[in-house]
Amino acid sequence: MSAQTKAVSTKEGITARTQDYAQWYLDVIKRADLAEHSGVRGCMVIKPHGYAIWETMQKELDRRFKETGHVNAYFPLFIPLSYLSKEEKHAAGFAKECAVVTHHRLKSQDGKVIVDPDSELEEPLVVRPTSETIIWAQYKSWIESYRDLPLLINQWANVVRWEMRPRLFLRTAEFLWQEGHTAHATEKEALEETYKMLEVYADFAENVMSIPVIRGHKTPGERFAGAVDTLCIEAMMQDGKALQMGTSHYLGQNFSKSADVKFLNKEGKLEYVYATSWGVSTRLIGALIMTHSDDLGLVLPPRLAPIQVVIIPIYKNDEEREKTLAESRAVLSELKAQGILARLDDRDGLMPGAKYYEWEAKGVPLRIEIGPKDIEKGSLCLVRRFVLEEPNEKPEDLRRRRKSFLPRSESLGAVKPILETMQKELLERARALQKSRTKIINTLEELEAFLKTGGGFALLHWAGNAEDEDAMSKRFETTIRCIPFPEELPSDGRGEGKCIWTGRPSSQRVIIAAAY
RNA sequence: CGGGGCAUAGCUCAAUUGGCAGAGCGCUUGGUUCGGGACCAAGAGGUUCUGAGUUCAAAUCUCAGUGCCCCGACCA
Repeated sequence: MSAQTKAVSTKEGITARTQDYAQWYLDVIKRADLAEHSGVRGCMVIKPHGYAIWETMQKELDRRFKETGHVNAYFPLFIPLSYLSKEEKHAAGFAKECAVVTHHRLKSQDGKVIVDPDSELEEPLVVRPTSETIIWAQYKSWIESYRDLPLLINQWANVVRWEMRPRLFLRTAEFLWQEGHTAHATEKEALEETYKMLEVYADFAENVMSIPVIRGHKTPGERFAGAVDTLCIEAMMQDGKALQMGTSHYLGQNFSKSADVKFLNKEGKLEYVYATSWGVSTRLIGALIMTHSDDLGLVLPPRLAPIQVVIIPIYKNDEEREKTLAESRAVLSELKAQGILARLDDRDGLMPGAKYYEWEAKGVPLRIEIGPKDIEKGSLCLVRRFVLEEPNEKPEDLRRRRKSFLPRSESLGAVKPILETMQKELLERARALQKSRTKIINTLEELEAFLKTGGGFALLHWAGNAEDEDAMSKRFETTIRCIPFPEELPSDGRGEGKCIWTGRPSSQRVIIAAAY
């Protein structure tokens, strides 16, 4: 958790430090072999290990979407420019970050390939920054009657947003995500859907990713372009900064009106449908890294780990090699039979220590070492990727505590409970950090002092407008992350108060924090 | 789009300030090793970002271009 400082790869692991969390973050990605810049401006290559994590996320999320009645579909990558202009606020919100296709042909000229000027499109196509407009154009022909509703569709796709400053996973020009787009007969039902999907995300974040989140509303200024209300989940990274992990929007009738999607209700009257949209992206991988990783590299919650257990055989000669490999294979198949994602690292010519470091950097939760001594004693050596730190514990004691020797028969049955414990402990650890850096703040002086000490989530009363929000953001280099649901606030943070900025009476606290 | 920095081997960086293109790590091969990043030997790997200029001589100086990183504005 010493992650507020930069870490540089050294022979001893990530130990050399400067004051640079961002550099530490990039270093974890590199050491865990997750992703890299592609050379195409702002784009990212997700490497196999990183993609395997994304696939597990997809699987878990998809299951939850299906359980809540949704189905998957796929819509076009290209959006005709005219579709975007139908919903003005929406178009304005994305105007500054759209990639646009204007030609459809190349040609050779002077040994170079150029865009054929004669191939200009009649109407430019926008590479989708999000799919509301093109999906609603389609929904127009799918929805006629209340019997067609609700329409509950999700899409797994890539989108493009031409951001000025890209960062691996957190903000890349192209990113992978899912976007749900639902249509409902009533406002009540659409609102219920908006809240339900936020809860799906929150449940996924906490129980699969082991990341505690705050559920809340965005302020009008931070709202999704075209939405009536934007709900979000916010998490705190190890440096105290906030990261938005997912959003769920109540769109009202904005998009159905601009796409002219009406339905005949039970009373035989034409009505515009009510809509929602919600999404999470590969940014979640960034959140995962910044929440759990340590100076050894990535730490993965077991439920997200593509490899949950890695087996390392230890041997001195051919005879020992054969013996330990045979035992390793036996353990491997027994673990697999339990449904555990296990892998045997039987690469020859690498010192065991080198393998330990490699798999630790990649975040594998549990390692089983199998050497001649273990076989002789009929035991196995289990080493956890992390244990909860005790106050003032020395690094060597921490390392010792990660390791346990168990009789072979017991140890195989112990793997699942250990993984489950680690899953919970990660959440616990992250929750403790979040709690320790969340503070109720009542005056600007207090806020200033709080931010100087490294910051975190400041809970303060707010009744300002968009201009106030802007001025406040500039002064403190923070933003209003969300207006938390009342139950997300500590009991002494609820109730009436006075706006910290305007002095007006306020019935709600907001979270102020620096953010990614 | 503004301000700053950088560009040399796959990676991190040297190169006496204008004088033969180098090291560590990684990679390949062979041997010895293997309970927390092994060692020895041999080897592969370069249009020094691109183009022009100055010079007997340019990785080094000048000009132009391009790309990347950091700081702002923008942001899932």
